Amino acid sequence: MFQAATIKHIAQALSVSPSTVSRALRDSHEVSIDTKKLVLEYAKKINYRSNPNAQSLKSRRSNAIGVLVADVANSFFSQAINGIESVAYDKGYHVIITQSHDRYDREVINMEHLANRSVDGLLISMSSQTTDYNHVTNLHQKGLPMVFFDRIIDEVDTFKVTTDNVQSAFEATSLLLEKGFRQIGFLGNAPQLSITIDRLKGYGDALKRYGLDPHPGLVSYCYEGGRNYDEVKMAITALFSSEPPIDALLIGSDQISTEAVRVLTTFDNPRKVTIIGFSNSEVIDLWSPRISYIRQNAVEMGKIAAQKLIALIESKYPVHEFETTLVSSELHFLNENIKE
Amino acid sequence: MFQAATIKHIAQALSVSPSTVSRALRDSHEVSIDTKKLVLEYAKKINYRSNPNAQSLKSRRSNAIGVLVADVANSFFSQAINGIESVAYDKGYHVIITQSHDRYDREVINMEHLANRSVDGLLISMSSQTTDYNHVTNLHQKGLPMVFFDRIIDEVDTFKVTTDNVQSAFEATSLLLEKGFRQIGFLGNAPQLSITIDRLKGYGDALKRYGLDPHPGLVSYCYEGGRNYDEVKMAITALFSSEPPIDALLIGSDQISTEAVRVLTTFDNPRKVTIIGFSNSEVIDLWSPRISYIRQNAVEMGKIAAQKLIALIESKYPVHEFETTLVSSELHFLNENIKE
DNA sequence: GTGAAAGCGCTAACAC
DNA sequence: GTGTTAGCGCTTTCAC
Repeated sequence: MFQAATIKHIAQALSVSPSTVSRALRDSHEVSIDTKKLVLEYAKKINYRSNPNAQSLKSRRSNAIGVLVADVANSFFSQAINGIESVAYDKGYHVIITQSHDRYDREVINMEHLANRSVDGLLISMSSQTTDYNHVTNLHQKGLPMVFFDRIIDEVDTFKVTTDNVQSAFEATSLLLEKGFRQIGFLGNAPQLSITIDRLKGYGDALKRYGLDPHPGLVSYCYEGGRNYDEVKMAITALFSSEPPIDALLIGSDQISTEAVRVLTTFDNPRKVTIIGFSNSEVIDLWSPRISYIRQNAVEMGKIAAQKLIALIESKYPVHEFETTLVSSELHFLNENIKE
Repeated sequence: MFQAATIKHIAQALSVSPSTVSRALRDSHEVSIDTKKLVLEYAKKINYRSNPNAQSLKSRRSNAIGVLVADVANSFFSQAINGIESVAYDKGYHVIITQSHDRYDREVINMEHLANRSVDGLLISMSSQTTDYNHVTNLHQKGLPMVFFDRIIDEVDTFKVTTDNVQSAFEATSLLLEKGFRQIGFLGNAPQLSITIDRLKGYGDALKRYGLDPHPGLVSYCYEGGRNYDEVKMAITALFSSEPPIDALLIGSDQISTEAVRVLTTFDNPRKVTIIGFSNSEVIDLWSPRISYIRQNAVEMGKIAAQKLIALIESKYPVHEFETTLVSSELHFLNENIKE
């Protein structure tokens, strides 16, 4: 089946050596123009494609990068993947996507799977259920290039790309305060995630700036990333039992924003709450009730992360200087309240 | 960087030959229990992982399957990918995802890229802008296993998996007729796509069964797959200019359903139209206006397609008997009209 | 400017 | 039961 043309075939047909063909194909300067032309033409004619496995074996590189995300069905991630793909594609890399579904065990297995020299580097966004980072640090110590995006961790010293989460949450909370809201709740993803920590910090900073004390009863988490309705419902129920009742809510994740709106539309105890949620939904403009939202520049994050990773992979010398790139987000505020 | 352990290292450390190690690792019966145990233990200790590139080069297989879809951000496809992944994963295959963004040129390039022995087989859903199938038939003739799903084509004889589109559209249209609607429009994806042809057929069949003639003025297409608002707006405008005006609309694609609702919410000329759209949106329950919808079993389609492909790849003998699997869909009808 | 030969890591005849 | 050898397709010294 599928007998692909090889360098040997070309060499034989043209009565030259395989090495000459190889050189011609790679446009080496030490091969005559004529031979080069001959080889290139024939290669094109028989539709020759070099065997990437052989190349990888030789070069010890695969020209593929692995991506670890929670879920491709999540708008934020699918947009980030678009960004990653566009860059990778231009630079001649394949993209291998794996999903953790926010589970620690899947994350570990996928990472092992990818790492085992079938990829040249990894683009990682941590699962919300991961609290132990040995699988990551081990691979990093072994020299596998990796770049973190969105859900980054401190445990590994490398390039990181994320939204300016502190600032974004600060601005959103400040806006709510400006509009007169005072009992502002925070509903976050798993508490150890960078996005939760940073967004909570921005939220707290804004409150403090208004002389308010971030009240623990106003903060709630979704440990499973808001993947199921019940988890989000419980978290929201907890928030709604605050006294005095919350009048506004900042939601710190895409998935949770969606699920929260779903919960609120069917809530038993009707209450008026203004929501700002992080969300990259492509159809958030069609939602009812509509909510205000913070939209991250997912495509740009994906692009930057891929660029950093490829730079790392192709760097001739070990890189020791790393920076964390903060990508700005957009706050879309709707001047209406939500009533459920 | 990243010096992985090889069979040679193990052989040296244990003073046996590489072939013995290889055999032990593959649990060959022609190696003694003791040696096997020794090798396996040491391999585990040094965290040995076989080099897939070397294996691929040798076996001429990559243990990877390529997926070609229009867009991972499309709910239908991301769900199908979940199905594909779960099966592939269980059977030890990597999944390499590429997106055509519904463009012919991207489809051709991606396919070439993947085909070039870096994957063992292809799962394909055609781009809406593709009308020439040479790139596909060429690869198929060369023996590359492929399975089509969702947007299938007649030009290649292989396994295909798709929703029972004729039946789904027939049922949806019949329901509209039953409810008393008579001026039912059809808004489809590109006209050459299998999903458009089949859904249009189901639509027409239902009309005929009610003694109605499918009127050409009631049918409109989105040649670019509904990827931009203007395209959908134009198609809808065309439909709305029918005389007498349409009172219901069947929409034949996920993307177009979304964009159509967006168009209708901002339409100048208010008109009452009941919509049933194919849609796998995870948040369609949050939309306003809400529409009735047909939800395909995308996960199941992905699973079946992956199973068929892997069976094809691993088949010892050439397969000549192919079937097209039809997966059923769910019709969710809302008893309310849409007014924009 | 071109060719011969070795080797990337692994597997599979073919010895013994 | 184990070792030797050759080779998958490609690149890259090292000769000439």
